[in-house]
Amino acid sequence: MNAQDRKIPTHELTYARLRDMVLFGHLQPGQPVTIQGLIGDLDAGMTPVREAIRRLIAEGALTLLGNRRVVVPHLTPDLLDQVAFARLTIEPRLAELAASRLTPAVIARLETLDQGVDLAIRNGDVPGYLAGNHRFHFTLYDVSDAGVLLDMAQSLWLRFGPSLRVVCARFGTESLPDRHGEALAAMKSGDARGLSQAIRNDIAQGVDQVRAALASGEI
Amino acid sequence: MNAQDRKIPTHELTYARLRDMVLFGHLQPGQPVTIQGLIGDLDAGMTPVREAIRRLIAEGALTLLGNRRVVVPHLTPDLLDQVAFARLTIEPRLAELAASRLTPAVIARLETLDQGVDLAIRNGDVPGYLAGNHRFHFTLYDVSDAGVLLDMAQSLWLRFGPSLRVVCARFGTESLPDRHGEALAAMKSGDARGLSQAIRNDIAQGVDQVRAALASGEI
DNA sequence: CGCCTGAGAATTTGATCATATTATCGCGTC
DNA sequence: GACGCGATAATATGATCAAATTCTCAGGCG
Repeated sequence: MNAQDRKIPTHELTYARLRDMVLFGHLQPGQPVTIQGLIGDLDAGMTPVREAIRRLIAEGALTLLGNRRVVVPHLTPDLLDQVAFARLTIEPRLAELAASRLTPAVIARLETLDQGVDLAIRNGDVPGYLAGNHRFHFTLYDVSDAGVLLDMAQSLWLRFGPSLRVVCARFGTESLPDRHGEALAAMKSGDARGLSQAIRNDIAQGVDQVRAALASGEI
Repeated sequence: MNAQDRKIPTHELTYARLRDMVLFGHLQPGQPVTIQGLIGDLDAGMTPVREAIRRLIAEGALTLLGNRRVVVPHLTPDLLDQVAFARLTIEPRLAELAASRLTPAVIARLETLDQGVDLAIRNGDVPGYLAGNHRFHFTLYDVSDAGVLLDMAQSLWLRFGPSLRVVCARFGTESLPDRHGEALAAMKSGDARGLSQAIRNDIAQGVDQVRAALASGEI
């Protein structure tokens, strides 16, 4: 336990925890994020918490209001369009770059992850779905070894996460996209273009889900 | 003077100054960035400097080495490809979105800025060119009112900036792209598609410039 | 008579700094 | 060439100051 605590600095740990809270919907859009509150919740000092918050602001996960107050941002239709456009160009590209580097071991791992996602959907396990879906996508993207695009994708997911959570909580998991099957099939046949297209479809479906919810004023 | 100092917090000022140092090449790729050095150079306390550095790391402008040392990252051909791909999708889109919102006043302002860029090129004024070129692009992009894409573009320029500076210093400004004329013409005729294409050409030319320098091992 | 409004105090929260602690690097020695 | 020692720089804490919000209470209006 000490071995890990020594290597990973506190601000890194704090960042990771706070990021996951945003990403997996433990914080709702509009909810204020205070330094002092986080000091208590995350059991960290002031400096690590401040740095974690600043970092997440830079990544778009949090918004700094003019009054130097920090909140989880609401996703408006306008912002969603921008996120959708960016995700639909960046992530298929990541998948395409990953395609030529995929090993059978990674594909097997992705298949296992996808089974976990399916299970979560059937069980109505929203946190499990969100975490599993994220891991599926980023396990794939990681293979691309494209740090710049990876950072951009992470940032986009951070903007997308809280609202997706709200949609899930509202409509359940049964209506959620799972186009991962197509993606896995393309991986096995070494079809980079097909994989890219499958990822594109998956994203488009998720975006449409959120867009519909937004349009109907559900969030 | 106090009126401004009151409104803008120190960490914000420090961030802006450090960002400009990266963006306009006052820091060279590979150069280490230390907190203590910046405390002296920027005349700020430790906390604001720390936050500025963390923020720029999150934006990709600086890289945190494993040894908790911070440097201005080198642009490798591989990274350049990623930056180029992202810039070539994000920025033309920003231009396209801006097109329908352009007012004659903004176009006039952009024309003035472009003349400044031309002048800087003729005079071999590298810092002037870099600053002017940046202002031209982001004055246009700002009109789009697309915060998400704007943030992404800023981040991409931060990754691109230091290397562009090195190329300029090496080859002078005479070989620099100035496709702004095409862009301005498209703006005046209200041709969103044409504007988007002009921006795309401008970016492609700049990227090719850096790519060539990279390939010949000049940086 | 009750309610709304606004000024001011109190509390909460953020910003900055000074300081202690800890890890890393460079140098000298074995 | 490896190991330990000193210097240096980063991490993390707590204290202090400043700003903003909220709460309260008094006064005026309906």
